[in-house]
Amino acid sequence: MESPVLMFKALGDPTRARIFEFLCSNCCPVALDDLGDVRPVQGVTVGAVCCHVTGSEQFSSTVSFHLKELRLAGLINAEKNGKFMVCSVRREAIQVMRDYLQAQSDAVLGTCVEAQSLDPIGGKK
Amino acid sequence: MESPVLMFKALGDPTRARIFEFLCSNCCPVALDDLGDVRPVQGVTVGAVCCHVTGSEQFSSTVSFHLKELRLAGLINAEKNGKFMVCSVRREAIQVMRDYLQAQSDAVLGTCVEAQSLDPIGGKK
DNA sequence: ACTACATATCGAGATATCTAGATATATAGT
DNA sequence: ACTATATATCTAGATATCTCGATATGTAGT
Repeated sequence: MESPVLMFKALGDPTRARIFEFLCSNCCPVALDDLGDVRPVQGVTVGAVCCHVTGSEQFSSTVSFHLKELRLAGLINAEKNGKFMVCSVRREAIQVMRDYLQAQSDAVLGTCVEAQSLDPIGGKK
Repeated sequence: MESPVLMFKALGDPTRARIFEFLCSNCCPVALDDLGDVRPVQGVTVGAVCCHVTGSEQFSSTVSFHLKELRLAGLINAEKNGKFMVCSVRREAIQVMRDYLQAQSDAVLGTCVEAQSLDPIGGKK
């Protein structure tokens, strides 16, 4: 579990990547309640995801399928809130992937005689 | 091109991930030449990858297929060196993926009212 | 030119994935 | 209880992916 490779596989589908990016940008939006007060919202409903992905107000079983894949890969959380299912990004998952890539990057530098004398790409200069 | 999502897709296959990790750890190994001198090697031959993945000395068309996928995704380089094809990791690709994840991570923190008060996971404390 | 070797490409079967419609479940409001 | 709404699951067809054996290409050595 918590396998970065499975996470990459899940993120490797364009539809799922769109969903993931949408959740990253909207997982904890604020909304106005009926009193007009600003209230934090815990995540995004499946309906909102469907709307964003398909452009229609209709529920999409395809989106539901992809949300499940993202959940099984550990990339997102989904918990029921009354009638709604609310999705949010698992920040730990992002970190797992970043750690993996960091480790691979370090491995390259560690074994590359030549690379060690190169600038670390994107690193502080 | 240089799409992190395509890179994730390529890395999302366990066989390819193994190959990629192997290349990260061995893309610029040193070797002894016939005079016994230490010489840097530019990368890893396809044969060496096959050997690592399948455990046999035989060439594997499956490995060849996966190497092509990794190349098409931009994750590795492959150039001919005489009779051999020599593979190496594209460090820029690792950076593209890391940047993408960084951006998503930042997006989460940016929109999450709650998350902003949380410790950054894995960040400096 | 011939041979051995390293690798690529092709072709086909097995399996997995994606999509979308149909049906099922669960919850809130009446 | 009934109804509408939100979402999940099932099913099946279309497509993509993975694997592996067979064949092809290109290079080095004789």
